[in-house]
Amino acid sequence: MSHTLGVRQAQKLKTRQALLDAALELLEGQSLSSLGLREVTRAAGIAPTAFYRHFRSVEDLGVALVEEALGSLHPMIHTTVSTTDDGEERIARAIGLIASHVDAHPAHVRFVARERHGGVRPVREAIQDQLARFTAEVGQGLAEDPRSAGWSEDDLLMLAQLYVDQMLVTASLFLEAPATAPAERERVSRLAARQLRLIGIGRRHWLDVDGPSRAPAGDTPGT
Amino acid sequence: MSHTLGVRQAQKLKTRQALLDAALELLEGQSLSSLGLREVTRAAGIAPTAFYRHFRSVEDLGVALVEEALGSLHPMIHTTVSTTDDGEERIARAIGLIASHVDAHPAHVRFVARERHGGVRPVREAIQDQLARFTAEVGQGLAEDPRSAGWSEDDLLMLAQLYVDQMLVTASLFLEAPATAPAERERVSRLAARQLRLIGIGRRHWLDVDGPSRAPAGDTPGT
DNA sequence: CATTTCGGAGAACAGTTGTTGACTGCATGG
DNA sequence: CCATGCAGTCAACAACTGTTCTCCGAAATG
Repeated sequence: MSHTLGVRQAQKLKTRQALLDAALELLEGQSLSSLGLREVTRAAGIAPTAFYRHFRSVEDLGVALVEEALGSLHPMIHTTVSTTDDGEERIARAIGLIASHVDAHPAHVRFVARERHGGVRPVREAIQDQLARFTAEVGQGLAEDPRSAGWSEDDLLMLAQLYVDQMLVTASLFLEAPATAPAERERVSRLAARQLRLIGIGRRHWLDVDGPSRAPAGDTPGT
Repeated sequence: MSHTLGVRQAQKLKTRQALLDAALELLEGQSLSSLGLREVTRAAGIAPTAFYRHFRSVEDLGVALVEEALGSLHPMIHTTVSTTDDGEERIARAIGLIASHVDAHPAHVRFVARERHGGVRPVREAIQDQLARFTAEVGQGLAEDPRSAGWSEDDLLMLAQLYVDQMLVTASLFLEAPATAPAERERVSRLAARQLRLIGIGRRHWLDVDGPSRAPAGDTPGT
């Protein structure tokens, strides 16, 4: 398959990428809903009208950006969650992975964090879709872990969601820590590590029936 | 103090509030960075130029909105965190409080969620400031709890941050659940309750030295 | 080699934007 | 009661927006 992609289609992909790159750079200082079509084409070095050869609208470009930012992240998720490390080493590895990903693709991370609750519906939904996929994948990874014996599927998903949200919070913190301040980076790393550690402890004792307080699982007492 | 606020200043506050309200409504479908000055004045029913009598710019208005959305929330935080309930009841109460607040002020919640990572720097920073205050207050509340004996101040703050982030995640989930679907609301409530429960369990066992795994607190082993 | 396809450029369109200066009318304080 | 202060209006500005239609040149197809 794939006959080396003729000159014509190659050029098209190239300018399409130029549009995506230009948009991503412009989005570091504003939200997608204020990004103008002309603004993007100007930064990409093409005529405004040529934009329509690649995207129907800026919204459309935004959806494409979501795919670019999150689509390639799934394998990473899978390999991270399915390693059989001890808890403490897995935490360090996960945080290191987040940190290096933020370093490698800061604009992508910023875009996702910003538009996750942003003003453009289709983009918001595309992000939620990807995050839901992440949650499902993490949940599946957790299910394969022997430490999850006795867990209901619902509980696994709620833990997965906790992990995914925590991942985004941590990524966002790394983003705010300027590259010039490694001390700040360290502070964030240690904070995230302790939060993951606490969640891990909660996970380990989830099925306990502990001492003086009431039952940890099962139905709620009141209502 | 306060001599009933003369007719003139009362009118000024009234149109200022009209501007804030109009902006907040317009912001349900877009981000602040794309909100136009004329757009706001049009919706508020005043001339564009009158805007400058109240705010220097739309950014300025955004900062004012942050104060309106989060400023009045501090007492609620304090009373919630400092009740001496048992864990399970406290969880139910906290989630109920979040749900009813989202119901009462959906536009404010949406605004905060959207602009927390949004494209307008001063607004972003105003929100982060308020959230940092929340974290500090929750941390202080936790410190007064007898269950926090033996905790370092740093660890208390990391737990507080976990709670605050979790609060925002939950509020955002309630926001997405349409008012017409009470079943969805219930699902979110139960999800949030279990997540808080898990965090609570982690909190209870934070200082344990549990079984086969390595020390839960103290310095990190490697590096 | 002839024809078709198609990414891109250019000009033009009706609207909209933020900001200015000079103005009006009315509540305020002496 | 009169003079000042000030919220709000109005007209005008240059600049910018998204979208349309027409055209060009070169790659692709046969």
